[in-house]
Amino acid sequence: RSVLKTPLKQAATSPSVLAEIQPDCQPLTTPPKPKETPPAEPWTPTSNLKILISAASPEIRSREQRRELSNNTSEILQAKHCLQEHLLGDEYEKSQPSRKEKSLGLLCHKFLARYPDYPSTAENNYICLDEVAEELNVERRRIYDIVNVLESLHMVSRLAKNRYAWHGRHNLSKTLQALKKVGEKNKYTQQIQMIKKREYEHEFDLNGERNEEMARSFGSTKHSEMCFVELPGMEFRAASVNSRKDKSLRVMSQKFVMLFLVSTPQIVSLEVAAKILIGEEQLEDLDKSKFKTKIRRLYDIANVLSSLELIKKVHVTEERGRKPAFKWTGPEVLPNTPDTELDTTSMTCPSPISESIPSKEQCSKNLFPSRGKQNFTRHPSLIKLVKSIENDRRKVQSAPTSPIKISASTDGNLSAFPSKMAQVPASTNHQLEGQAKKERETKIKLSRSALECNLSLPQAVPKCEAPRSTAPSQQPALSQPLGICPPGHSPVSPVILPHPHSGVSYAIYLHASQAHTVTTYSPSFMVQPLPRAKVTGIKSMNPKLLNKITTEEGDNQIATDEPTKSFTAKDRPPIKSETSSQRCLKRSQALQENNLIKRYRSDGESLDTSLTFFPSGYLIPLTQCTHSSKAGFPNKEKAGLSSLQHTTYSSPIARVIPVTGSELKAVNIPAFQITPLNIMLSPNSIAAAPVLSNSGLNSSNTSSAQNPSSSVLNFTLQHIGLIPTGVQVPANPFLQHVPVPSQPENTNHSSENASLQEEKVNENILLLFACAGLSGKYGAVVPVEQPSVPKEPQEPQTVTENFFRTPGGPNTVSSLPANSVGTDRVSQGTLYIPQRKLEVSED
DNA sequence: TGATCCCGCCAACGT
DNA sequence: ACGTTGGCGGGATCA
Repeated sequence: RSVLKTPLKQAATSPSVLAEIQPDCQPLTTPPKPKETPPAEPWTPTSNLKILISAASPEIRSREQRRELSNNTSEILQAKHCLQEHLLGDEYEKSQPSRKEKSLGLLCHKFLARYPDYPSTAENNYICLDEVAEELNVERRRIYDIVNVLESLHMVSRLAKNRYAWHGRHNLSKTLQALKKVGEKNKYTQQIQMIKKREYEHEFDLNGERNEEMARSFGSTKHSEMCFVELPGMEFRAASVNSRKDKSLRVMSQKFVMLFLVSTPQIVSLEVAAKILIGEEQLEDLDKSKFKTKIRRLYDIANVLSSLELIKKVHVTEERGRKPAFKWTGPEVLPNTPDTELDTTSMTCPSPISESIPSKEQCSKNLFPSRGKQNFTRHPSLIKLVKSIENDRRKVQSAPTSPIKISASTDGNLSAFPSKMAQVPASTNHQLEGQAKKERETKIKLSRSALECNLSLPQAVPKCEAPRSTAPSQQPALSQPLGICPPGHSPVSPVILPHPHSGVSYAIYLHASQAHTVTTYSPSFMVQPLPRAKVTGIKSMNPKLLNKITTEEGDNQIATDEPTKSFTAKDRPPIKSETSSQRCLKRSQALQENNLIKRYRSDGESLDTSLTFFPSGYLIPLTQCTHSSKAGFPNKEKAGLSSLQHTTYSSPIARVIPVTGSELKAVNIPAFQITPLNIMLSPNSIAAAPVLSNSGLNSSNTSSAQNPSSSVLNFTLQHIGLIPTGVQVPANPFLQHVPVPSQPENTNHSSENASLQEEKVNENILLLFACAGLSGKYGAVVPVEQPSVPKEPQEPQTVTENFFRTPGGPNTVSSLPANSVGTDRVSQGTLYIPQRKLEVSED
């Protein structure tokens, strides 16, 4: 069966790491086992294992050095091993290899040690399962587990039976971006909230009535059973495997990763993950065994991901006690960088609504052959096609061939879809990919926005048919039925809230709510919890419940030992008192001018999470961040700021939180606040949070010099694909004039004059909002006229009139949910989750 | 105990 | 029919 002996240097790369290191154990009489690990080393201290594992930092080991380093790691391992052996003598045989030695995690490490993180495109990186299994001395079954999740990350791809191609981390960033997109599309964030809420309510033994309600809402989220997410250039390599149940470890793994990518504290508990992966609906169907199984699987996946150092195990402690969870430690995934021409729009199984799109899609393909890398999913309608193609390919592949031939044939099957890469041998794929990418970039920029809205061709599609849409519908780029419009790239949108009394403005993150109700959310940002009393925005939260929450929370707070977190109930202002916070809250309700902006994340990774506090609904005293504007921006900006205190900063840069990494844990903000001044920051908090302020508009100018505010906006819009990268937009797209694109040639629009450009841009912006509102996927954060600095608190019930309305109902900016917000972003206006304290501890 | 998760049966699949 | 994949969950280990 192993007829297909790979002609590559399998032999060269295969030799078990440990075997190579044998010499290092010279002193020991360990019989040089042909196979790596002598089956009996009781060296099992968990700590050691962990140290070893951590020692093998993927960062460190790369390319050439990688091997050596891994050897070192193994060396240590081996040394340990040898030592143990010495201690135990030859009688080691009696001691079965500790369970840990057989752990998937360790196995995975061994596996990974065999291949470079970034294999050169030149070398053949084939994996023969048989050989690997043999060399690692494990059953093949185990290898499958590893390979499957690696496959989900596109670190490997299947070539033929028993054979995989190793890609290393070359595709990782792309994959993650893609996964993040899909995750957002799937509204995982909301689902997580949903689950947490349900969990919460369950805890309080709320009658089924509520559950029903919840069930409905959750059901509406339509947990889209998306399929395997593929990457351009790798479409069908996994197809054969995909034909099987797509609930496979592969898909599960991707979903799992998605959860991390869309969660703000990038921490996901197994429980929540399992529930989401199991699929919603199962309200009462809390099939115990099913759940258990899912958990088991998640552990498997987690082990591999941990080995890849994409996640690490932590524990979150909340009311219910310690719960196993994992924290994302992988690379920060930026929304979607312009240089990543990834079309993730089709990564999910098309929903019935998109049935009519095929033609468009096809059209798009024809017009942009270079972009042929369409991502296909295993939607039933495609299965057949995929299979037939797969079959064809297999016919070719099944025969022994040279590496090049194999890869060529592999890619060849892609020919079904016009693509440059499809015609090229895999060996040059990577390089080509880069070129192709660039080439595509320009072409695709044109359709960028279209892509955002789901694989439609910009100019090809008629027009936006958003019902009741107040937005211009002539924008071709977004002319797709908004219903199909994917959710926002950033579920959270910062908004500035002027604070009348303190003169401080607050940045609030508005999260797109499915219910079209804006709620506040602080993505682990520097914030201040609002007094519980002011929960005007919480409509469905029953008072009784609230009290409970408050109490419980208070208790929990006390339990925290971190000073900055000592935000006990006592500290909170009387519920009835009109604190500044409260006013602020009110003001927020009256929030009149918001700027939808994309949140820029610059996560301070690798933070100590021994203790973490995850805030929920908070206000962010922006002025506090002033000093943090180390990035430095036009002085005039600063001047403008100082003149308008409440207006905060017009520069997003000004809002860069001066804390990073570990510092983020807690920031104390003195003045302004009546409520506790301790600010909690989650480890993953954003280091920089661009926020557009109204005042910024005032102080902004139309000069060509781009002010920070506009830069953020531009960044956002460009990011979202609503405007070409060359186009610049003033801070206030609605009030200002759009400067001439700095790089007209970059734009695909042929518009030559600024005015036209402006029009387009504005259209885009409007559409952005329209899309947001109509699709209900973006927060209902909409630009509204704001006279000036309100000096008086607004009526709490004041609801900002939305610029746009959703078909399903009015988009309303609800009052701040105060502390009712849960540990994560809020999805539905009625689905507030009580703030919880999450204590994350590592192991 | 509860958290982990190894192990390997055995069914779906591919050839 | 036979080999490859890989879903699954019993039950052993670990903490």
